[in-house]
Amino acid sequence: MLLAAVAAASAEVAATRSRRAKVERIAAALTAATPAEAVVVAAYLAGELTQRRTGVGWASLRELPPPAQAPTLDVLEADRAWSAIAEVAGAGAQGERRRLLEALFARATEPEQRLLRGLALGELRQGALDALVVEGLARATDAPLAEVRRAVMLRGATPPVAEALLAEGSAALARFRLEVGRPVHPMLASTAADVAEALGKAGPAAVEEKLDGIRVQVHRRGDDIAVFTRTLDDVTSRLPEVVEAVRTLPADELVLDGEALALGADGRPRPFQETAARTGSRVDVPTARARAPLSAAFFDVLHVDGEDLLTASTAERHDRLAALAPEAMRVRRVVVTGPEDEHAAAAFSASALARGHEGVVVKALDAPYEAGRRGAAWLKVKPVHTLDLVVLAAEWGSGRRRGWLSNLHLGARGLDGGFVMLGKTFKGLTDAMLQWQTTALLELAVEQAGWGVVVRPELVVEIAFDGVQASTRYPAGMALRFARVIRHRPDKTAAEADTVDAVRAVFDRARATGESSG
DNA sequence: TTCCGACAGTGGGGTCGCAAT
DNA sequence: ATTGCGACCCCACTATCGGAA
Repeated sequence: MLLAAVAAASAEVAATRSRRAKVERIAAALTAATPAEAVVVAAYLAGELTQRRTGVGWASLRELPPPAQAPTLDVLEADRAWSAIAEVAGAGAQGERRRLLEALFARATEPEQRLLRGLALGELRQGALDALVVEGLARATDAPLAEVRRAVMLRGATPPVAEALLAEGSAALARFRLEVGRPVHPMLASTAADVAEALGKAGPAAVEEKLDGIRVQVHRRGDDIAVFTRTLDDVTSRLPEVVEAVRTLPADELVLDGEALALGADGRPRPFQETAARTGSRVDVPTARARAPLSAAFFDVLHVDGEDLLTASTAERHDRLAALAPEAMRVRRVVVTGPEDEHAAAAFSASALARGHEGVVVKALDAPYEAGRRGAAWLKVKPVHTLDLVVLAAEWGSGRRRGWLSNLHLGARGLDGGFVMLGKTFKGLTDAMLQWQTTALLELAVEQAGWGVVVRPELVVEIAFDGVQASTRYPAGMALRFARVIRHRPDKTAAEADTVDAVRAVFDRARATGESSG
């Protein structure tokens, strides 16, 4: 199969807004592939290379050779070329990688170059990712969608399922089971404004502490223990404390889901940045460990000694977890079965915050573990801060935001009458707001640049954020975490905006109470 | 007919390790 | 030593399609 066929399919997927039409086109491409080719085609139409990392990003793709006139690249050939690029390492690697990259792109036609570039950057922007490939795969092979989804969830990836389905048909699906040692995509939570709203959606539920660390999925088979992140990266060697903790548990085969985070000597959580630094440190783990020891707190169990628990209810899975792991290794929780318990849930949430944690996650007691899906069964609730800040500059948007000023540079009022930048945001803006602010900011522009405009600091925006974190990038030494626009405030003047001191107060309060971010 | 769940897109700050300067 | 780059941790929110109610 030629890469050109995949490039054409991708272009047609991008050309329609109808999801059903996208799925049909993906199905057609998969049908035309051999099982071996389907591995690559399924990845590419989901916008991913088969290689986890290639060392190729924006900078490497700025200048490329002119496209080939006629398509000659085979799909499997292109995949092998990326493998060769990914494997380059050591001194002189950049030059060698460059040479291989140029050789690949020189053989690609214009549509093929566009595909390869989008794949390398993870920005194919065709309006379809893995979820639609899974639908297309079910369509192409006449397999029940729910069963294909189940196989993908248990395998932790779509391409191997595509290969098996094309080679053997639906009968292959039964082979895909949870395997201890191979990670599944973790179940994700959506957001609720407050505990009452979350309980209203979830029904009878467990309310769990939300820890501000990194998600860990731990697999144990005897003495063999592996730790995976949310994106299924293997971080076993970086988190020895987690391995040691799980080794103490009384089960031979185990799959656990939880959170790892750095705690201070007082048992309170350290800022997220310290946990992230620990998880990122690979070279000298013992030193990093001595500086910021990690703890693991688990909230779910997916497998125990030969028994899969994915379809068991949240209530049952927790019972199994509680029988295995001591309280100190589990996240705190309360169970709420009716409206009369709402007060207890709110009190629990307040105590979680007082202990320095991020908030709570409300989990429906009757829900199974839906790997890889962001369903309504888990709802996170976090407190939100708001401030009135001033727009200092704005960047031109890309994609569907092309032509609109999108990303706002935010400043707080300084002591000297100037403004101090605290971060940027593009979030929370409706199309109408984008349109309005583009006009408004162009009128305030004092400098036009390729990236956007610098403006007179006059437009006030109400900004929501989760907390204030230490920053080396911004002049006040602080940056907003997860800032988003609530609304424009043209009714306010910049002199009425919040001050840097107000922001610092949030920052200092968080550090004093040990709160993770705010 | 209306509602809402699932998806994709649009980017944010911080951190590490590596290769080049 | 410093810098630029790539990869990954954390992530919020809106628009849209199409099935559910």
